[in-house]
Amino acid sequence: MTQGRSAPRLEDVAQRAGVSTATVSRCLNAPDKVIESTREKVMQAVRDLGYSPNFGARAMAARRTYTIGAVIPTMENAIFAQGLQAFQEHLRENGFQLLVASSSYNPQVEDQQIRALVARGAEGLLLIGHDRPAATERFLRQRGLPVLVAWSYAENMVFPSVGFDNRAAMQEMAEKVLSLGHRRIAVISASIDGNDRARARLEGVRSALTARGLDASGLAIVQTTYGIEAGAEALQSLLKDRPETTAVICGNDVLAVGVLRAARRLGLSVPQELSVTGFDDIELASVVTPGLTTVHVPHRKMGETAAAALIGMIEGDSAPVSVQLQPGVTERDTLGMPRARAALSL
Amino acid sequence: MTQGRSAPRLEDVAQRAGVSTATVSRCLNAPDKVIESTREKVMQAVRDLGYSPNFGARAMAARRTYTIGAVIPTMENAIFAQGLQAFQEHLRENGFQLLVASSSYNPQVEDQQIRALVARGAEGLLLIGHDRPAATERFLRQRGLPVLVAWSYAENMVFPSVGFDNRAAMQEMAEKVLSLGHRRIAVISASIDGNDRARARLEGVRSALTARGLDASGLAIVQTTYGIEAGAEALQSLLKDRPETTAVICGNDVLAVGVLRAARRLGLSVPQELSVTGFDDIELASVVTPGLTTVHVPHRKMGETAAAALIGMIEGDSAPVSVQLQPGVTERDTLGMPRARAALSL
DNA sequence: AAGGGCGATGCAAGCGCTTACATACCCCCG
DNA sequence: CGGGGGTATGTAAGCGCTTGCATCGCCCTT
Repeated sequence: MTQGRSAPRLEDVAQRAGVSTATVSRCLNAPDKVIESTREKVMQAVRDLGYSPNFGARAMAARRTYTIGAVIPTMENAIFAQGLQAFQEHLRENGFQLLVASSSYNPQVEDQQIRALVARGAEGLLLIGHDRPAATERFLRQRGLPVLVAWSYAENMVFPSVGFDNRAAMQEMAEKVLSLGHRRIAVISASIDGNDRARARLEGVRSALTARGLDASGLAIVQTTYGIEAGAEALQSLLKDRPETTAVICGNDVLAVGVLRAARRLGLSVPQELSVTGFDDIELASVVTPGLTTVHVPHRKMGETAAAALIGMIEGDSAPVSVQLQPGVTERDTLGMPRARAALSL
Repeated sequence: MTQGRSAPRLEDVAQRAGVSTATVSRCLNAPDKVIESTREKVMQAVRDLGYSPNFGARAMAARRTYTIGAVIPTMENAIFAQGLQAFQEHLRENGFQLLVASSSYNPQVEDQQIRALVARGAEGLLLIGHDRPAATERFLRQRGLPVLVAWSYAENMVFPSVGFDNRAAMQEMAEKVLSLGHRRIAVISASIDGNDRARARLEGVRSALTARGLDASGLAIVQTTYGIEAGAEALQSLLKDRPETTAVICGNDVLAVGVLRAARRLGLSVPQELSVTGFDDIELASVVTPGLTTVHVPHRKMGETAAAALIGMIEGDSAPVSVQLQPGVTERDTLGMPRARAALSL
C-alpha cells in the first residue's frame, strides 16, 4: 500500500492560482507565453503546493522525453565512469537527461535493460561494443531507435560507433613488448564471447606476433571474469603452466592490477622479473605501485563525441556517423626488458 | 525531430491478436487470468511487433511504478558503488527498480535530482547523510514520500537512517593512532559543510584527543575537495605548515590514497616516516602499496538493510526504523609508530 | 467610433495504459 | 432441461499532462 498524500496535480495548481491548466502548463514550459502577473501567481502556487510535474504524463502528452539511455557492462569498476561522466555532462548541456543501467556483461540482462530504457521513453541509446543477440538488434531496428555504440570502432556494423580500434591499439602495445625482447608472452583477458573488444584486443596481440614472423598459435591465453582478484588468480594458474613467462599482456587495467597483486604475493618484482601491461588507463593504473604501463583510451573525448553524435541522430539533423578516436600507449613502470629469474615455487 | 516509426501500442497488439486491449494488458500483468490459447496468440503478437509497454502510461494508469530512487554524492569514486550494488540487488529481488542520480556534493543539484526522481515516479528515496536544505526537506515531507538516509546513523532526525556512527568509528581510529604514540596529528577531510559524515568524523578525532586529555584545538585540519590529486596536494600544503606531523588521519580512502601518492613523491616512507589512515575501506584501499589502514564500513550489509527498510516503508507494513551498523578498523600497512625523520625540503 | 489585429487565456481532445464493472458463455446440478 | 455460478473477455472511464484551436479583450488605425 503506497501511503502519503497523493501528489498535487497541475489542476490543483491551476485552481489555487485561479487559472486554467493550460496556463500553468505554459508557465512551466514556455514562460514567455504568459504575462508576468499571471506567471507569478502560478509560480507561487507551485511553490506552496510543492508541485512537481508527473514525468510520465508529460512524456505521454508531449510525445517527448528528452531522455537518453545507456547500458554499460558494469558500474563496479571505474572503466566506464569517466567516459560516461563526460557523456552525461554533454547531454545535460543540450537539455537531455541520462538514464544508466548495467548488464553485468550478460546479453540477456542487456536486452532487458534496453527494453526497460525504451519503455521509460529513451529517445536514443548508448551501447557498449557491437556484439549482441540478433533478437536485441531486431527489437532496436524495429523501433527505428537511434542507437550508438561506443568503446569500439568498426565500420559497416548494424549501428554506428564512436570508439577506437581495439585491435590496432593492442597490437601497438604488443609490438612494444616484443621489441623489448620478450618472447615468453601470455595474455590474460576477460571472456571474449559476447565481447568484441576483448576479442579484438586478443587479435591485436596475435597480429603483433605474426607481423614479426613469430608463431601466434603458441600464445598462452587465460580468460577469466572481471575483477582484481580474478586477475590475481589468473596469474597464479598461468605461471603454473608457463613459469617461463616474462611478460603478461592484460586485456584491461583491472586484471592487470590483479596480476600486480599476485606478483607481489609471489615475490616477483615488476618489471624486473615480470612485465605487465594493461588496457584502458583508468585512474587505478596510475595509483598502483609500480605505475601500470597501459593503453590509454581517450575516455572523455569519447563520451563527448558520443553525446554529440547521438543527439545529432535524435534531432535528425545529422546522418549517423561513426568516428574513430586514437588511443596510444602510456608508459609507466611495469614494462621492462626480460631478465632471467630464479625458479619460483607455486 | 524524432524519427523512427512510432512504437507499437497495446492496441496494435490487441488488433493483431484479435482481442481487446484489456486482454492484452492482462496477459502481460496477470497471465493466469487469461486462458492459454488466447495468451499464446497475444504473446505471439507481442513478439511480432516488438511491443514493449509504455512505462509512463502504465505508471499513470496503475498509479504504481515499483521504482525507487537514490541520490548519491558521486559516482566517480567507488565509495558508494558496493553498497548501492547490494541495495539494487535486494530491490530487484523484491520487484523494485532502482534509479540512480548523483549530486556532485551539491545541495542544489541534490534538490533537483530528488525532484526529477519524484517526477519519474519514485515511490521511495535513498539519500546519503542527514544534511540538506530546509526547502528540500519540506518538499519531501509535503509529499509524505518514504525517505531513508544511509551512510550515516542518527536518531531523531527528519528521516530514519541506516548507517553507522561516523564519529565513534573515527574516534576508534584516532585512539589507535594516539595509542601508538603519535602526537603531531593532522586531519585531511572533505569539505564539512553540507556533509554530516565528514563533520562527524572530524568530531571523532577531536573526541579521541580530548578523551586523552590532549588539546584538540591545535589539531591541524585541512579541508579539500574530493579526489586523489586533491589529497596529494593537501599533504603538500599541510607539511609546509606542519612539517613535524607524524600521522595524517584522512576523512576517506580517496584522500588517503592521494596522501600516499604525495608521500612517495616527497620521498617519505610510510609508515616509517609518516602514518596515514583512511575511511570507507573501498577496494582502492587494498590495492595501493602499502595497503591502507582504514575504517571498514559494512557496505553490502548497509545496502541490503536499507533496501529492506525502504521497501517496508513503501509497502506500509513496517514503521520506519533506523538501524545502526558496526564499522571497525581494518589494519593494513600504513599505520605504525612515530619515528624521527630528516627534515624535508618542500 | 467602428473594425482589425494580436496577445493572453481557456477548452477539450487525446497520449497509452489499467481496471471496475458489464457481458457472454459454459458447465453442472437438481 | 432450466437456472445458478463461475470463468474468460470486452467496455469505457479515467490517470496527469500538452497543445491546436477558439475566445476574449484591448489597443491601434482609419
